Amino acid sequence: MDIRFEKNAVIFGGIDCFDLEKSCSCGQAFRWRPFGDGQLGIVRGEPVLITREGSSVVINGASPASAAMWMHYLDLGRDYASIEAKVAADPRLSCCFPEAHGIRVFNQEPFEALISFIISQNNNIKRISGIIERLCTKCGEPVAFMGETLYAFPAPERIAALTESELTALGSGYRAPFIRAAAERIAGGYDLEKLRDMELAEAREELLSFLGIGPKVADCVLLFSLQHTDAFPVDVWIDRAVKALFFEGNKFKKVELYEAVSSLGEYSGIIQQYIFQYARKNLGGKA
DNA sequence: AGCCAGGCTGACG
DNA sequence: CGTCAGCATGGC
Repeated sequence: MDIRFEKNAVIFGGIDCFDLEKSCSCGQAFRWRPFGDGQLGIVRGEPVLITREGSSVVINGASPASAAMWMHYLDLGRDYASIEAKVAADPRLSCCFPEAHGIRVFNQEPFEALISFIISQNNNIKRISGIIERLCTKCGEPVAFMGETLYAFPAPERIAALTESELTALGSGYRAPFIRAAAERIAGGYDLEKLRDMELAEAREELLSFLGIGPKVADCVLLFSLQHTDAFPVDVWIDRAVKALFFEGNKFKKVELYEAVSSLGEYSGIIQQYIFQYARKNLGGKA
């Protein structure tokens, strides 16, 4: 991989195994949207239009100073080809391709992931995106970019300053008090970054102490923002897929699921995202 | 028109 | 420890 800078763009060359559109729409992140021939979004207050040109990833609007941040966000330093090769060689999982091919697991900003996945519980991706977008429009910093107005994900204090009824008005429903409480706790000084270097089980316990965060949401936060690539979120889609792929359609217990899945190794969370994609494309309805 | 969604809480055995 | 109703909302 190489990096070069052009006027108003950072360009990463030699990137394979990266389907930009798929990675942005697979349900790991909720704010990217198609724009022109790329994806428009804003991360840590920095608006960009990402496009692919051959084997290059072009971050239009990014400054040289943020190159490292974008490389980390898109997880460009990881060898996905070898991870995919391992999955393709597993007879239980090879069926996840080609649908899952090219998905990279992004490293999102932790507070954004925390709030986003609190909102995600018992909810669908389309509606989750809508709620988050209305939240950002309501109290995020506006930034003009490419003729559009984008809104940064709000700082914790901004969300903590909202009333429950204001949060409910965004469509968040019964999750409003969870969102408020989490934002207050972060604004009050709780440092999510400390979870990055903790053992998975310990970091998980920490997140479970938040009201409205259970095992699934905790694993999402750890996988999608804090680099715990072995965190394995289990939602209804994954439950269906694991039942079909690992248990031959038979009933199983939660502990058996985690046992089976832990054998997938240190990148089981990334593999989880392949399975999730497979499930959403192939296991619609009750299985 | 119901059923469902990147589930969790609190109550009860 | 495991089970389970109830939960706001709107997409399909």
